[in-house]
Amino acid sequence: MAPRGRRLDAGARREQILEAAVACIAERGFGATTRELARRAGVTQALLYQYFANKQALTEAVYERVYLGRLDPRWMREIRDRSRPVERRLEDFYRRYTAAIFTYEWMRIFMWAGLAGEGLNRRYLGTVEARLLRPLAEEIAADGRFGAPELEAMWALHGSLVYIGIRRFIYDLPTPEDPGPAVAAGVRRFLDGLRAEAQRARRRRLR
Amino acid sequence: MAPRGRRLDAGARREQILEAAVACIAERGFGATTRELARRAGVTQALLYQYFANKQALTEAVYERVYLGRLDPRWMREIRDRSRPVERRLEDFYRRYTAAIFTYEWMRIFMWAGLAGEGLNRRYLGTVEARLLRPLAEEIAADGRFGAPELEAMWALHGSLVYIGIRRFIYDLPTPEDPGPAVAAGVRRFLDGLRAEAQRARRRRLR
DNA sequence: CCGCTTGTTGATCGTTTGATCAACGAAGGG
DNA sequence: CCCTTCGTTGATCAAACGATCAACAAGCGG
Repeated sequence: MAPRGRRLDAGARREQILEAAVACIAERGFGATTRELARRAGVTQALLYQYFANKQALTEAVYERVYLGRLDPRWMREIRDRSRPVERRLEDFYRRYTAAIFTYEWMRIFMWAGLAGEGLNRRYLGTVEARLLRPLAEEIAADGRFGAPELEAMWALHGSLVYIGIRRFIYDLPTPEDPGPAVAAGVRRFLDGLRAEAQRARRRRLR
Repeated sequence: MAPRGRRLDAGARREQILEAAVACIAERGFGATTRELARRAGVTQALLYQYFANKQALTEAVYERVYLGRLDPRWMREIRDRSRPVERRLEDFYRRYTAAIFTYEWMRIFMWAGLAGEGLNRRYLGTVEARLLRPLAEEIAADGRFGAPELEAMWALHGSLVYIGIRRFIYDLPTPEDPGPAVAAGVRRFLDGLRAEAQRARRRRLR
């Protein structure tokens, strides 16, 4: 961006440092040194302390940048929109959700934070369960054809899809270029599985 | 174990240090300091270098300890045993596989290694695909009732189950005490999903 | 052109890190 | 009993770490 040493207004410089920190911490984790962050941002190490009190403050700013407001409230509304078939709603939601989180930065920083034992992951995934998985399970149950899935089943679906991103960004394994079809197939298989189970249960009750 | 400073024969001391390193690196990752490892093992930091050339050598010994020989060759044989129904084989395999890898040490060191960019994960998961997922897909296809699942579908099953361990050991979230029932339910749902898809395809072909 | 504000730097501090080494001391054979 | 062996330690090193600070210089109002 701006050549080294050139003056920049405070807001832009802070932004530049934060963006570099996001990239650097995604790659190396919280063990990344302040000198690495500074080099990546194209500024001196001392300048970091002009914009952030210390390394931990910068780290927390990185958290906020990556996770704040990633859960689009519209998703939760559309999950509840019973004018559309639940299959479509489930598929649409997970297409959008995976599109939102399948980035190098999101996936890796989330995993680094999990291993580091920050509360962030528990809070975030608590919200995922309460605001996404639980409503989805209720909508599936309300349909009638699929029985009432347990939360653990919803986590299985969630995990099967998120794992695509883990393979790609954590383990650096080849995955489908566009995860869309795999997501759609996964959702379909999941609902088919639920329906078969529900039918078995119904037949057992009739006998 | 042995009181500090007490002489121990070389083999036992090396073992003691290695075991402490496994626990310490599982918790803190490769950024764990040599002084931390030594304190955990109850020896001085200098003694580490009597048994390992440097920190990286110790790290690699930890890798070996945790991952070498975890893929039991019997699993691969039993997957191919067509005298038993494929449903049972799939469920049995994943019960044993998850029982083997769902430990604090395995799960976390594997994740640390993935983020650190070691080749270990790619090699290991390459083996998983070639020796486990591909054979499983072939056995499922050979049954006839489930169609021929793509590898991506097998990865979805794999991910849905492994994610239980990730929730537990990486994100420190509550999960079923015994993952067995969840594994069995996941496998059943997966096969039901495959079967429904195969039936749809068959019907399309008849039309 | 001056002088003030403020974004930026180079030098430097104390601490922690991985690694080395001379010296210690428990154990066993003669 | 002494002497050799070898597991173990405390002291220490150079490098790298997070953090601080006086000094510098770009831009702007006057």
